[in-house]
Amino acid sequence: MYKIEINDFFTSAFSVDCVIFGYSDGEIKALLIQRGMEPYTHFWAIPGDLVYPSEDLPDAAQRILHELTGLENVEMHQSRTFGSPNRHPQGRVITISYFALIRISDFEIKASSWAEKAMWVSLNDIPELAFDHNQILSSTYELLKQKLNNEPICFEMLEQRFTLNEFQQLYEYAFDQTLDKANFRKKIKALPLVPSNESQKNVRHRPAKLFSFDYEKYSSAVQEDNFQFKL
Amino acid sequence: MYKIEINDFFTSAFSVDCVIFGYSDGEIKALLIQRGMEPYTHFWAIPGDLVYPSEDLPDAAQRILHELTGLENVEMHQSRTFGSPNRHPQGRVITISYFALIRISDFEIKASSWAEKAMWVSLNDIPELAFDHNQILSSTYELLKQKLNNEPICFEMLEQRFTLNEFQQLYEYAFDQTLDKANFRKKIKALPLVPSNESQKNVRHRPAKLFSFDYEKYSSAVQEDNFQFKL
DNA sequence: ACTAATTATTGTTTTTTTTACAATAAGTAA
DNA sequence: TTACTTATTGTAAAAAAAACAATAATTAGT
Repeated sequence: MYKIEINDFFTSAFSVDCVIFGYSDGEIKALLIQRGMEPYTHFWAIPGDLVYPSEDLPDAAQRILHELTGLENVEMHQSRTFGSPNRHPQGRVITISYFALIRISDFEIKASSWAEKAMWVSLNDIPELAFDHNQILSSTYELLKQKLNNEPICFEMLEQRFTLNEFQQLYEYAFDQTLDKANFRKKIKALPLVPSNESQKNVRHRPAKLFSFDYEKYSSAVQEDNFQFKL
Repeated sequence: MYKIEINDFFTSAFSVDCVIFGYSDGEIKALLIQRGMEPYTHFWAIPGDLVYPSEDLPDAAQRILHELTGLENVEMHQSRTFGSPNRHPQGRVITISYFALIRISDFEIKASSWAEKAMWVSLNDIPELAFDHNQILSSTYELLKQKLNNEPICFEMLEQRFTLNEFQQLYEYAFDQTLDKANFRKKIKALPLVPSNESQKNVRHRPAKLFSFDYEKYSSAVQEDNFQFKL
């Protein structure tokens, strides 16, 4: 039998894939790029690329997302790792997926490097993607939904100021159920939402008040009062 | 500037680390090995090793756990991935941690390959471990605790037959709180626990009845009635 | 300025779940 | 048979969630 040497192990590469979620027009969307490079040329894909041999993973995620889509300063969190031996045609490449939620309107996306296009795509309209990216995307979306119930991350994808209805509709979309408006408002009474002076514009009915989420109040409530977000 | 070539990327390795939890004497324990190999010789560590270039990750986890500790047929689930550039002194090695819960009494552990010893260590007595294994262990324990609340995995570490008190004590240990006995029993009324004819032995008081968890009933309840485990 | 339309916002009652606490039953060992 | 200890069941109070209803506020159009 062939004895495997230590150097035989150091023949792999790894990549990060950045699953970026946003919310607009009542739908959750993911940021995708069109590949302008072998393999899977012209396929749509999650923005991702190989990690430099001496680069830390979170740094790589930031760099790669920026190179491909122009997004800067997006803090991402680790999702899952995908490592089937044949997932990449050019060799053994393990990919670590990262994810983040952003406000679509706060960023300008701009395809660059080897990305031909970059585009927000509704989760209802995801085409066949390169590699195992369909699996990565759906698995990360499951993680997102789980976190929506336990962490106040929805405010990262809502507009900075939002109506309570918009807040509610995001949850109704994600969990595919309608919620009682009155009870929803009672539930969120515990959250540090601060009302602004402004209201909705350009609606032909009583405009709703705009709220924003107070992150500072939230984190001190977590620390001091052992508060736990739960929806 | 030096231009990086595709082959420069294929110079990394990756490993899996198998965090195995068990429960005995009222304490959650982890299975550790003592390393008989460079680097970190004689340090205690989570069982883990490099993955073969064409090996799938779950297979690697099974193989490596078996080689080092003798454990066979332990189904593991993915935890997190750790990839700091300097976490391994011999090169860039990313590690994917897997975890499983097992019944300590069902398995015989036996150190082999380059493991000098293998031993169950209470989570209260974890020494300084090799590499970043302390971080891996505590991060995986957090994941375990989260899952304890939402999935019936505790029965994988309890004896096949257990008293309701043992069941309760496991949760009291994990979440460091005392629970009301009467209320705990009401809560678990929804679970498919089947009473056996036998009772505790060798106790100087009324012995408790032994129960076991019916996995089949559980999974059909999940599918048919949309049942959800929650504690 | 008035009206119709629409939605925001608040309130009340009912039901369910959780919590706290108490009482009883059952088995062991002496 | 008795003392002891724990298992098991029950009940009442408190809190949370769900269902439903009513009122208030604002805009657009006449």
